[in-house]
Amino acid sequence: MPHYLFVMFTLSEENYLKAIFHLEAISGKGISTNAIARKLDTKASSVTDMIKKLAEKKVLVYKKYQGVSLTDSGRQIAIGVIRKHRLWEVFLVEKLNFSWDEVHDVAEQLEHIKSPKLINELDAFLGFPKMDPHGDPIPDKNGNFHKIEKKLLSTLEENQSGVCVGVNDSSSEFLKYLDRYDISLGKKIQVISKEPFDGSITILINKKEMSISQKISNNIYIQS
Amino acid sequence: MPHYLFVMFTLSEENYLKAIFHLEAISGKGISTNAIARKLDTKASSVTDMIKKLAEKKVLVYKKYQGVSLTDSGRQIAIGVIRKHRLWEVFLVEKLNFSWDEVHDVAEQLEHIKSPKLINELDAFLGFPKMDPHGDPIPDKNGNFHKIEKKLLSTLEENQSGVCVGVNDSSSEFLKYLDRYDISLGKKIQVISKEPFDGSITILINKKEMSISQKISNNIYIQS
DNA sequence: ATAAATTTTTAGACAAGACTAAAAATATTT
DNA sequence: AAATATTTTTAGTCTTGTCTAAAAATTTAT
Repeated sequence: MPHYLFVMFTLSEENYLKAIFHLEAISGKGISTNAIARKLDTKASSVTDMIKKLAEKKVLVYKKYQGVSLTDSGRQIAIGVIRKHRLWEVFLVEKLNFSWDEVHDVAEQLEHIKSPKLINELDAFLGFPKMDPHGDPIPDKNGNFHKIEKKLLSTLEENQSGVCVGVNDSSSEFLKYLDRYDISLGKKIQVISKEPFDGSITILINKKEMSISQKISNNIYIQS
Repeated sequence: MPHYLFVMFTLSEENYLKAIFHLEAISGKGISTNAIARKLDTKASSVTDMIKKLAEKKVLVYKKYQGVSLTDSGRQIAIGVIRKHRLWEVFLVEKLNFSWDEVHDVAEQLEHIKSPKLINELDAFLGFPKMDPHGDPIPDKNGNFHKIEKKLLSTLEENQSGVCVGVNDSSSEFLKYLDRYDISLGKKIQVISKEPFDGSITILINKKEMSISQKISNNIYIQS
């Protein structure tokens, strides 16, 4: 087996790799020092130090003043951390009665536990889930993401329906709103009518009709 | 609520408190610097540094050259870590197909996850187990240990029987021996005959008879 | 195209937690 | 009760990951 598989990464290093992975997913290549600092709530100078170290470990490519991009092995490590994070979130919600807005902090800790057996057994125990409680895809053991065709609830036409598979905004406030109205993953939602004036829509969920604003429907993902 | 409940402890500090707790359980009060260093596989000078810090945080009492002993709050923290360690071990063995000798390293990591809700929900999910896979008692939410009357298998007379509730020796070799002969927690064991010459005994387990040496029977705990 | 603003890097410092080597205190022998 | 051995502490160093302040590079504006 190639040697690099045995290089260990610290908690901090893993967090940097994960942050850079997420930033690349949004803004393409060449992630800036400042963007990483903002994401990790740290200082740009600390980021410079860390990316130099990570570049030496060959998990990212770095040229002074040019930002960074992950190498394949860096990406695999980031995906591994994300896999752990999301599997633990499923565990917390499905087995330990956590609500959507309570899982994140604990999953941030659990994602750094090092044991391949642990995570693969957990995966099996949970029935190989394809997405986490926020609807984000869970990469499989080999780091492959299962593509989900999801669209925003706001894009549905009248009388169309689908299943809630995720959220766009993961803020605590929004998740609490969803809890309050019992909108959760897997719930069937049908659009009854759309109001052109303010973009609000009336939906059928939990056998009851309710009206939601465009801001809400723009933050809920639906799979038809 | 009193302020000291919110003092946070690092991974290292927690490991020191746990080690000292275990040492106090064996050798009473006044745990020596060297004993701690041996237990944690570190140097005596490092221990001195750390116990000074812990004494400042009021979790142990330290006088130069006199060793240390835990305060009540230090003991509570140690018990909390032990509770987490043992509950995770139960989870790993019962839900994730870990064997006795595989759990320790992973539980050493999991025991430092900080979330009261996590551990109390895990406790409930596992059905409030009273002991871990090695037969050691799991303290409850308030830090109280449930006393178990356990005796060594070697102390049973002919025709007496009991349930396996733990082991004395937790070495990997011994646990593998137990796995090989399918001797595990909760198994009923009946003593068929005892051999005075070498102390070996014949037992009935898993509906089969087998002979085990005194060394083995001295390392298995039984509850009648 | 030069000035101003922003971003990034460097230099130096600090806290946590560990280490080595040597000094100080305590224990054990003789 | 000295002498010797052991344990414990101190002093100083190192690494990791962070920080501040200032210098260097790049980008934006005039």
